[in-house]
Amino acid sequence: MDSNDLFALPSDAGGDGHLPLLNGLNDEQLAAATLEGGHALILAGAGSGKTRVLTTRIAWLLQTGRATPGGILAVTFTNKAAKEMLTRLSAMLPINVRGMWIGTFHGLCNRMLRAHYKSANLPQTFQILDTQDQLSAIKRLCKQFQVDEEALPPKQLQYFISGCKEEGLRPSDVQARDMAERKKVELYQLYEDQCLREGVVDFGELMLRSYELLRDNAPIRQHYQHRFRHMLVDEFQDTNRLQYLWLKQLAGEMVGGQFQSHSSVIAVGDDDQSIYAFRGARVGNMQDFVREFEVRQQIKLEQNYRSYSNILDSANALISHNSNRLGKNLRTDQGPGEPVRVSESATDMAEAQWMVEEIKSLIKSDGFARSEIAVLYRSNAQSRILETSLFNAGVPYRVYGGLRFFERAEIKHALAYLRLLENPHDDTSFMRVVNFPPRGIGARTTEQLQEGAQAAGCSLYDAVTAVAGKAGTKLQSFVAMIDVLREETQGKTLRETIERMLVVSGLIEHYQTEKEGADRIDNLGELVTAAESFVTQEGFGRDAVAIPLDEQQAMGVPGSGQSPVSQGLDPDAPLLDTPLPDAANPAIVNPDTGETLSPLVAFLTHAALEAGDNQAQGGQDAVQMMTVHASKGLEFDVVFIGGLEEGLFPHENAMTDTGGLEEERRLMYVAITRARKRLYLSTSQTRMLHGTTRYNVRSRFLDELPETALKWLTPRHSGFGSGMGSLAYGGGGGGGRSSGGGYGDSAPSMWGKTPVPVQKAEPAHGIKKGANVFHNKFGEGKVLAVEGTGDDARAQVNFPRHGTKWLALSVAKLTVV
DNA sequence: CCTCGCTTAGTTTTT
DNA sequence: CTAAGCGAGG
Repeated sequence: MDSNDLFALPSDAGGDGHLPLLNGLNDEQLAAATLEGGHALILAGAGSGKTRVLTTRIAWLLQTGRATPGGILAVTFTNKAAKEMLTRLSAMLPINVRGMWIGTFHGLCNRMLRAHYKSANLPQTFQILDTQDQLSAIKRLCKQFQVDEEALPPKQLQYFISGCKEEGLRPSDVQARDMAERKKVELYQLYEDQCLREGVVDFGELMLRSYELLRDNAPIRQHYQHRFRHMLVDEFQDTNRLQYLWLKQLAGEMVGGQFQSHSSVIAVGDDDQSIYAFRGARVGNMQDFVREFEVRQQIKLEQNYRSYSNILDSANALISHNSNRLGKNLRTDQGPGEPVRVSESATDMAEAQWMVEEIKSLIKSDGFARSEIAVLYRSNAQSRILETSLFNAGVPYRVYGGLRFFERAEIKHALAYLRLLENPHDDTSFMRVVNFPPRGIGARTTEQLQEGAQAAGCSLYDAVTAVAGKAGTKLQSFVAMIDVLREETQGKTLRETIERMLVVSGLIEHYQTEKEGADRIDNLGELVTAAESFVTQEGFGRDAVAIPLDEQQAMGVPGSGQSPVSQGLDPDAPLLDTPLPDAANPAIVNPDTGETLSPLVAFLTHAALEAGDNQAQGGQDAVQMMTVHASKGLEFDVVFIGGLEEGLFPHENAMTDTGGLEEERRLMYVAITRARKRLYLSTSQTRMLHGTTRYNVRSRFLDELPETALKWLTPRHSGFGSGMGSLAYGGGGGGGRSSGGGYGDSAPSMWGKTPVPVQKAEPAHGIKKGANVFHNKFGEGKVLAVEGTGDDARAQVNFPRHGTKWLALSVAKLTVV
């Protein structure tokens, strides 16, 4: 379908055809940014300027008076994406973005639930459980109800509960087919009761409760339906069932089997970049959206502004092997660029070493910044060997994907104390710190306490008074400590509260005496800093400080006040819950309700919803290392993709579930399209996995790339293991050696020659079948077989102590005995 | 309460 | 192989 046929470019009804903010957009982008009338699906390929279109559209809506800030809802998956949108938007328009609902699904749900906590049947200060907290809550529950952890691991129950919520299912909605299932549903219900009692919600609950609020409360639903005339959804292919249903509630009503909508939903996504099916994402939402919303406008953004065509051709060719696509082909005006370089190594060690050498030369000879070089891999385990090599070579690197700031143990402890100040019934927090730092409250005491709490149907905190004896005394002093802290921090600033808590709780003292506590104390100091900037700076202010109505109108653009779709914010709306002023703490006002919220609650919410950056060390210019998943949305001048082997990429575990291979291929597609200028693909014949050397067949993905776009740095084999007739993946056969086209020139001289049939090569290494050899690590062994030439040569050796191993002779030092 | 040693698992991950 | 989690023992 050609978008240009479907859409005339804006015929300039409002005289807005020449707005400066629309300058530089291509036809498709312009059409997408200025869509009018109804819902639309935008298929935005990688590097096609998706974020630009989204932000330009918002700016255009505002500037032309088609919408006021309060009438816009834009939802993303990550805080990073939301932030980026806000940043770009403020750069485009001199507007105050506070009134707009721009954020993550969970952030917006939180916002809605805070505004309607009564209607949603939640305490005003409800706290959010992150994944860790949820698991410990479930463990506690399982212990309490004596669930056999062998039969039902808490992790599995957590998975079950989250899965149900993502589908929009309450315990009563789940159809249990067998006993085991019924047990899970029962526990799901008990978990729900527990959360409600404690005044906490998990991530799934945030979404589900917000959805139910809209579904079951007509005035609130209609209020938001009227308000949000313009909705934009980013990364639509990653939405799950519940998120789709949530959007549908906001967008319109079912009237007599017909979906009626007065708003415009613009869904932006790329089915080829759907890589989160494993966690509940439903690409099918795209098709459902088109059908149920009766989408008549579809635009494809296929012009890529990122990569050269050799890279794009590779991506296009690869993804064409998937069926079930909406269909899309990236193109560029940038010319072919350099060929995609492909390298095969004998071992993972050699692969890492090769990458390091290449990286060093990229920096030295080609002048690339280290931060513009990324190494991508399928699984985290692959990073280690590369880290070692980079470290030894003295190349600075940065690994993404570790623990995030708010997930660190010491931070979680500190937050638990803070949560108890706001909500003493938060048993998860209570359990976390009741004996941390150690204060002589052991397992037996807490067990007793839990029994007491269960019997009385109250929180652990309230059950403390019931416990007698010495244990009771210790518990009571803990509770007293919390109470005193709460008392004395009333009316104090957030910073003062946290600093006081750190001392009173004994956390600081504890970490001072601990041998590796210095870092932790630094982190706790950073927590104070984070809180400080949260209160003073944009972080909190942007999200929760009220904007006077007149300011809203002022920051809109000419005409916005009179705009027919002007909804503005309506603090007087009767459906909103009544304000509860908090006199003690500096007022922080919910922009939607005018309610005040204590800075502490707001900060705790922030901590739960935004776990912080998940990168190790920031700062200096470093080579970037991350999983392919983590690379989504990023781009680099140079990209290395390592471990292109069957079983690793595509990953063997992914092959069992239906559609698994296609998702792996999309993952590879994402990886390839991260590269701007140069792309390196690498495969290794052997890899250490779980302590043993594994033999791998080259990834089928390499065979799915167009020969003309590639340059093999090492000879291309017809498929590894073909000499043994066993492991070869069937695709390679005629795939062609690249000997002719002048490729292979940078390979060691040995490889320039016509390939020699495997077994007949004269072994330069002098290792023959039957020989006894010595290996530094494995000792003496007997050679069972030899194959390959040059750096590919390998021998199968039986070591009495370590079993039979395949060793690459270019790497393993074997001496004939 | 802490530490040592054993067992066990070992894709991808945001909120 | 290696990291994490758990149980027993000091």
